[in-house]
Amino acid sequence: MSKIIDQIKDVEHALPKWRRRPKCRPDDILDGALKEFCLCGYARARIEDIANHAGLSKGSVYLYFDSKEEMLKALIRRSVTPIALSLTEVAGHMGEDKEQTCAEILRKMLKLTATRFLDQKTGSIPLLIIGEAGNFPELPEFYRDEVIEVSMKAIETVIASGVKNGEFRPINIKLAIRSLMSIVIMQVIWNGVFKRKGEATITTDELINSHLDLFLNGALA
Amino acid sequence: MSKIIDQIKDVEHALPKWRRRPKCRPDDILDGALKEFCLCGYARARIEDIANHAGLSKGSVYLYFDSKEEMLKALIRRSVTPIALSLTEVAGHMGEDKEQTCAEILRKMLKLTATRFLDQKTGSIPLLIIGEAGNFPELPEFYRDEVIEVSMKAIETVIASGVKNGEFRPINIKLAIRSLMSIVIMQVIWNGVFKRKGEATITTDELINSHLDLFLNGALA
DNA sequence: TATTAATAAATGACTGGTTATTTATTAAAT
DNA sequence: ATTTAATAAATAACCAGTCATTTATTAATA
Repeated sequence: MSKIIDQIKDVEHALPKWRRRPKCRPDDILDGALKEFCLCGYARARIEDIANHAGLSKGSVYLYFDSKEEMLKALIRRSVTPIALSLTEVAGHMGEDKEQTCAEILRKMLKLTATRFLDQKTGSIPLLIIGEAGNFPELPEFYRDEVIEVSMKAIETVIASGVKNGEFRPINIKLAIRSLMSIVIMQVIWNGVFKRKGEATITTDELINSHLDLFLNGALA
Repeated sequence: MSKIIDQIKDVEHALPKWRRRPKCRPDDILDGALKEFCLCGYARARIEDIANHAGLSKGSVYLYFDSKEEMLKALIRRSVTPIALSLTEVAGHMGEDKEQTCAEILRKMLKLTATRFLDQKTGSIPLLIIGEAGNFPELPEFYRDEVIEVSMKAIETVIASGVKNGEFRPINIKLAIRSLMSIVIMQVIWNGVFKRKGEATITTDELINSHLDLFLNGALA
């Protein structure tokens, strides 16, 4: 008996009860939060489980975030910044290569957006927002300002210039943007909600190329 | 003082504490549930509030539904039935009018679907499913079988016959369906999540006509 | 028709479990 | 020795689901 106790004491002595991890915390916690939020939804996700993902106890989470709600907001904010950045970057590069058709720029933008959202991590953010829109109306509000409006503006510029230079016929630009972008949303929802596991995934390239082909050339013979 | 008490007693005597409403209950309760689920999400919605919407007390709800989860499932089931019915009906009528182009049949189907989902009540069902997919994987499963697969099959038939008779060029039908239907999902999410109140709503006709115009004729000049 | 018994509908106080957040305390690091 | 990071345990609120009780309605009986 005393042998066993000694062993336990040894182990206790060997492994410190916890270690200090000063740099990383908030980001690790958000990773855990994303996992749990996606798995059970915001309301059912337990702080303790989130904490465990990051190798912490429940209480420690509160050293980094004031509340569960703040965690959700921080999570959204973190995912938004790189998207907004990369889109404005593409918009900035537009017009550099005079040879490039507007159609090709659109393809580039669509693929960029699709790639971002159809990778599992970013793609679950819109789903989260959709699910929590009722409880936290600031989330869609914020997302719309920071992501949707920005991307729509960027695409609008491209389509408008295509219409002006005669590459596109005179279409309703606002509506065309919707028709163009809708495929990304559809696919995010398909992959995240309806796709059965094991079922073959349509590749982003296939999807976007087909959609753009239809968008540009139409289905009529 | 006694006057007031008398008045209260009168009122108490005049109005029975509750009334019997034998026929309607389950459906009224589901209406309340839909309202509350949309407002706060499934997890936060309180049975008591749902009951109050239907003019009942919490306990009475359990005379009609075994649990909160059963309510959610019943709600989804109720919304699914009429959709499946109307779609199979349209599919059944197909080919009656030989003069009708496939494009026009597609327009009719898209408008039917869009109208159903863009009326507030039905439109919130997919949003609910998206939000609760993590907790209740049976919901998307069920919805996919009963609504999505059925509608896709119906549309597939039309497009395929259009390709066969030369009205459409040889396109990838599975992908074309996605491109075609995506606009409805996009709009459901836009209206239910991102649209600011007071903001002008795009009419279903505008949306579908524009989308079909692009789908059929393309954007190129 | 009036009275009374039986049944159906509805209630609301209560229980038990769950979990976000707070606090007192302990251990690591410097 | 002091500061910082972390913990574990306590607190407090919340809410689904139960159940003993009450009230309305209906039917049977006199």
